[in-house]
Amino acid sequence: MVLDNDRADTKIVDVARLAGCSPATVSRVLNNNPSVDPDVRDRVMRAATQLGYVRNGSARALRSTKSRTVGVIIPTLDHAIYATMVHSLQARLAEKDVSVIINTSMYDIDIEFEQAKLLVERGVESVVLVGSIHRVETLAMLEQRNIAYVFTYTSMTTDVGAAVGFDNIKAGAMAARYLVDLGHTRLAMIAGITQNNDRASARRDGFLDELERHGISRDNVSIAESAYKIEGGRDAMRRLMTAPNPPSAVFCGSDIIAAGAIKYCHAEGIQVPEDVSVFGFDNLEVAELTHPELTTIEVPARDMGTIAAEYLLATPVQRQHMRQRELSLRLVVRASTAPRKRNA
Amino acid sequence: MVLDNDRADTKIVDVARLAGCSPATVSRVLNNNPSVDPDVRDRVMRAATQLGYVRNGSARALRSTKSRTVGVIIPTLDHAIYATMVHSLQARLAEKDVSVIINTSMYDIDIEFEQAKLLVERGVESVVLVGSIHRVETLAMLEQRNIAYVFTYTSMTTDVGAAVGFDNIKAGAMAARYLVDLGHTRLAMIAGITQNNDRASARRDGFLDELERHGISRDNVSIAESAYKIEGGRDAMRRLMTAPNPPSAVFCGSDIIAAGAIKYCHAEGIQVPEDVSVFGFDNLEVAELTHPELTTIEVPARDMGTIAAEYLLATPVQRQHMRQRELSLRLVVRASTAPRKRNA
DNA sequence: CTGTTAGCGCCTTCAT
DNA sequence: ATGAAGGCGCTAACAG
Repeated sequence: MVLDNDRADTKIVDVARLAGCSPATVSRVLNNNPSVDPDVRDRVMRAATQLGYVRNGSARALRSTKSRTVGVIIPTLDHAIYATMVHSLQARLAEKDVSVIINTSMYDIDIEFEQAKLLVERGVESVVLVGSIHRVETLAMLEQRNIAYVFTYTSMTTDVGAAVGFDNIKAGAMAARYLVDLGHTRLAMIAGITQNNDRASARRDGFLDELERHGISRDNVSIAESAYKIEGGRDAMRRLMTAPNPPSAVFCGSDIIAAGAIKYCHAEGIQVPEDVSVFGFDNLEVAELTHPELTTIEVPARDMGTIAAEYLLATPVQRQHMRQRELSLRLVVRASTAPRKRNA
Repeated sequence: MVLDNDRADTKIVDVARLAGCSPATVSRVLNNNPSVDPDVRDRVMRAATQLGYVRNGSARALRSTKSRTVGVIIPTLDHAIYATMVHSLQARLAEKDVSVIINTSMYDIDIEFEQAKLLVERGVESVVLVGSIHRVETLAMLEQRNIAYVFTYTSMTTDVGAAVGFDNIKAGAMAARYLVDLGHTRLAMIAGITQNNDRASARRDGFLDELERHGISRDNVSIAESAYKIEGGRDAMRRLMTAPNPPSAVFCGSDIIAAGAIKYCHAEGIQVPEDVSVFGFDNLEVAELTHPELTTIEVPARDMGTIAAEYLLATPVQRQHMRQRELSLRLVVRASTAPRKRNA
């Protein structure tokens, strides 16, 4: 059977023929090379449209070593904090006709390495990564091939990479300070999963360090870990609250976890914030849906995506001035935290 | 400055040289062509690893017309229902080394068309779309280039495409029936934005049609529209509840909207479900965070992604049997709906 | 300003 | 089972 492919495989020569010029000229027009006579340019454009010509990206990439494609490897798309970042990243890059290949690593740096290899094979010009913990092979491979990379959700980077994010240690400290200022002395944290997650562990460390600065030994601070799910937060909160000396304030590694923690309290008749203050992280949409609404720290997910995009869009020289971008964190005070009660 | 690019631009000839065979043989090994002597295959593999060889996807795609890349165009990644679908789609495809290029259209089919063009340029082998309303040019272009496409979140497709999803009309009807069975007669809906959104409008139509079947004229059913945001749901609910004859039950086009609606009720001292029943849609994580928890319909986002992936991974012949996949919808009854009160 | 020429790295007949 | 040769569609010199 013969398919009607006439217009489907139009190539540059076809356009050239119709426009009455050489393929090279067509190429120039298509690439906005200014040194083309306006009339010719016009004829070429017309011919291209008429034939429904679409450039062959593979051939272009092969010849020019420019793929106009970037790769992103995030832990998961199932968490709004990452989905939002990718959303704004993609939106900005699309304006410049740069495509985004997305990969999820499930917080596993070995999987991340595999995906990075695939991205290299696809010829991406740069890669967006989350956090600053990666297999050395991953970064070595990218550096070797001269593929730019940017870390996000962190402000730490390498000699050759860049970072767009915030300081997770400060974030943890910010939460600690706020809770301490409220008079709390019996504190705990539900930290997310800290293994292979430098953001989660930095938040924990920042929290603990700041507490120590206020005279609260880390030995007296219970740390629970939990998946970034409501269920996980609920279970972790149960562990914390049924232990011998339950906390009067809990810092959660994510609003989702905090939402679960609050749910547990509801079920058990524990009053938030009267009996226990719950502090979240991320300032997701859910932070306004819990009862009471969550006090939290806003993570600039959208900005990170946009700014990372700007970095990737910049020329190598411009990038020099954009290699570290620490975004500020905003404390969002709502109703899930309150001063420590007398003898609480 | 000379960079250490020695190992970075290894190509097939280099591997061939080291393995002591021809480039053609290396290519065969790399493509799992069985007709290669095991010893040679072994030498080639070793050489490739040693040199850190990575295939050049562009050259491969150019020569073989197979890019092992698919495109996805969703309205937004900022809504969990789409992010989750993409997540599972990507996860399944990654297992087969197929890359996913993601694009967001902001519910605009003109933007969608632009992005589809870019995807064609990138050489994607297939495209995943949301809903069944698209510009004719979009589908024509894909068909002409023999690029397979799949609609998701709908069960309607075209002659040449495929669909993995559910029947939005049935979904609306399901909600209507449930509410009517509860005795409600004064109903309303917050429909999301229905323009260019066949899923939202089908849900609305299914809802209204089913109500008429139960003797409730659509003229008596208020329909508000709202963005898929808490804020939007709240505002729409205000409009509905402050109108002359407020409803005793409201079907919302999304759990997010429903969450906003409930928030409005809280603020106004309206009891849910005593004063008004609120019915959501999607069964997102937030459905368990509202007070009361949401009665809703579960949308199989994860399954859609996985099944769409299977379709794309299938051969053209296998696909014949997979062209329409209607997934069932699950009614999730929680506490935000209740029987109509006497004289309510 | 425009055309000609020569590959980019790979896969794929076609031989052997 | 393997090698040699040609070309996928395009852009980048280099001429003119």
